[in-house]
Amino acid sequence: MARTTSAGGRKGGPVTLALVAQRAGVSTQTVSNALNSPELLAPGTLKRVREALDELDYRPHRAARSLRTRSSRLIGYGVQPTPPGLSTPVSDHFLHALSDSADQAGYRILLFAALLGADDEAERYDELLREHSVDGFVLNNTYRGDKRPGWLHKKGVPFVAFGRWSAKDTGDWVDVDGAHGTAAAVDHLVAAGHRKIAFLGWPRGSGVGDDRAGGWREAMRRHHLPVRDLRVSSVDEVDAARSAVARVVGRATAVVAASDTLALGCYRALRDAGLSPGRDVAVVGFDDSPAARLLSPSLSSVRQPLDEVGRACTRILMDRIKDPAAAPERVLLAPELIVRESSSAEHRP
Amino acid sequence: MARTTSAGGRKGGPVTLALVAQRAGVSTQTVSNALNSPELLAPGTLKRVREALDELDYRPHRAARSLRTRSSRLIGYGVQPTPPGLSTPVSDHFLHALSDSADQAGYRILLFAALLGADDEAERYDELLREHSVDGFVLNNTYRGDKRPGWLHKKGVPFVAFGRWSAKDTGDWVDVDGAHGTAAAVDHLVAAGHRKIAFLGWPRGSGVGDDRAGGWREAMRRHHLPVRDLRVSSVDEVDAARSAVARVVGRATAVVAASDTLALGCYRALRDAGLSPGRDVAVVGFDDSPAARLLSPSLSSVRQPLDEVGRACTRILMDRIKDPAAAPERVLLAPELIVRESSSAEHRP
DNA sequence: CTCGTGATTTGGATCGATCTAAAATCACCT
DNA sequence: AGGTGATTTTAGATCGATCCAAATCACGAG
Repeated sequence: MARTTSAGGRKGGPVTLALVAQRAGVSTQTVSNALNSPELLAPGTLKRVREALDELDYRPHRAARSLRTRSSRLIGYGVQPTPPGLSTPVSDHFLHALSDSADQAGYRILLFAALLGADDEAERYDELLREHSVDGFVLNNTYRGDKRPGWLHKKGVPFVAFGRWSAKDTGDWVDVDGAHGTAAAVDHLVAAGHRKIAFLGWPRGSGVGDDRAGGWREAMRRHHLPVRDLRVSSVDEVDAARSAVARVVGRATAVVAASDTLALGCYRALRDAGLSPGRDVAVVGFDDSPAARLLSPSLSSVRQPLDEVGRACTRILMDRIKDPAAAPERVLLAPELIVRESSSAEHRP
Repeated sequence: MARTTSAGGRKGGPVTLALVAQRAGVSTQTVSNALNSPELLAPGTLKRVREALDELDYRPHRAARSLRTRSSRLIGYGVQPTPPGLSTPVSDHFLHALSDSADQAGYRILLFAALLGADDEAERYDELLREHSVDGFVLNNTYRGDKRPGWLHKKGVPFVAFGRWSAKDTGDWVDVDGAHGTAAAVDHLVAAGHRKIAFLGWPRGSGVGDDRAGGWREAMRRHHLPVRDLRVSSVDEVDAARSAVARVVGRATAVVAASDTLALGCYRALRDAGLSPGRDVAVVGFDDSPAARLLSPSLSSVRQPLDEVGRACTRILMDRIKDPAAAPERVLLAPELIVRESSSAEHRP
């Protein structure tokens, strides 16, 4: 039966194990076993208990269970404040996939406000642990020199990182193969007839940025194409991207950008130079932000499989909670190139 | 001295009230009082207990506290899966502001996967309640006919809605004054010399959409300008927006769009018609999505104060948890028009 | 010097589930 | 019928903090 509306709002206090036990004519322990180790019960008893469970629509009290088992069945996830104007680093998609897969494993996500790189950052994580508020963490936006993975690892706290660019190569992670994405972009552009393909990225030093640049370089070499003077950098600002792109205008017929934001800066720079993005110069972005589809011309972009990333994070974290000492798991997912107008005009040299 | 790294990882088991009590030479109850009702303690005792608390860097066990007080100090927030290609309905900004302000009030955010409008949607909320997993909810994306507010209200569950478009006008909410935003856009365009200002929105029936359309209409009337045949609708798709805009091309010199996505569709339609957005026809969007700043021409847009919305949600929810029977609070926040290139060229008729 | 009064402090029960270990029940064989 | 070992069920303690009510203390009045 288990009707939300009928049994759910039933008067007469909360539905506890004891109540179910009374109704089924057994002890509370037997009810507990019916839930957690049903194989221990005689078939008849199990059936009877399950009926009572169902009729009362019993749900265990999380706090009580948590107190006894010393496990909150909650996973911590720190949300960072997005600096205004930067592309949102983590989308709803990821969070939804994460919550959804966690739910299915009986876990929930606990959000907390984290200041990335702040001095008291470890303090926030530590606090949650000492309160027994979480059983583990999902980290995102790891960066070179990120101290969180090492710190958590040392404490023996289960965690997975979305991103493989932490201080040491320690612990489990899930990441998207950026190099694979930019290489796919190059392959696509070469197939369309392009030979002079520039890369617009961030200054060297960031894991993500260097990874994406590396994919471009590898693919260019593989096609025996020149990379000299075709790599330009800018911080993630339109104006800076504009001046960076100005330097390759005339030297390149296509641009692979490390982000959609940079790609937009590129659009702008091209228009300033009297060129038409998509027609005169092909452009491919990265991240497949919601705007990419809507631009004119619509922007080809490399889409990260955030759903899969979320699910993988959950799966690995569950493994790690079960067996903290097992060998770390690493999952590298391939992104997908979405071809749109900005790169689909046939190029004839 | 409450060092994260020293006392935090201290061996010898968890730091409990009993341990603190032992160290301070008092009973556990006294320590508990020191934390929850310090005015009951003699000054000397308080000082001694506080020292012990500090030296051991004690943190209460959330589950234990929660079990006894019947309050989880957690707030439920359902994340919906974004349909691919639609603008992300809720940004990191909002979630960060929400978590941050909740943290300061001693609460945390519990994320769960919710399918908006699904049959078993109430079930998800109900489950969290019967498990005593949350003390209340923050709802987002309320819509006309949304049954959640009425349902929660009837059950006496504390909640705040971000959005005032629920089934009945019941419960507390925080919202952004969309009409104010579009009216400000009209005022701005009128000041720049425009008289024929079209509105590009969604089909009638959605609270948010009608609100934004209403602001445009009110402002147009206030300026004694015609609204006839200047309101066009499309679902949130670029192609549909394109054909919608085609209908007003030539009749309008400016367009106020109900979202940045629609504004992008408008950009596209204008270019198709051989017109230049920003120069030939001014465009103003809504939401100030990350892309707005980066477009060429950069898009004027109405920015929602999501930080404030998040903080207001927390504040109101705290009030409601303290006193569930008090009169509902409603907060309507004014959005801010961000003027960029798409509407800043002087218009001379 | 005892008693009353209010300010402090404490013991014991409690929240609801799960653990351990022991008791009760059962099946089966001699 | 009685014993044996396995199966099934149960009693009681426990996790850590807070509630309630009772105990202890300080101190001035009678």
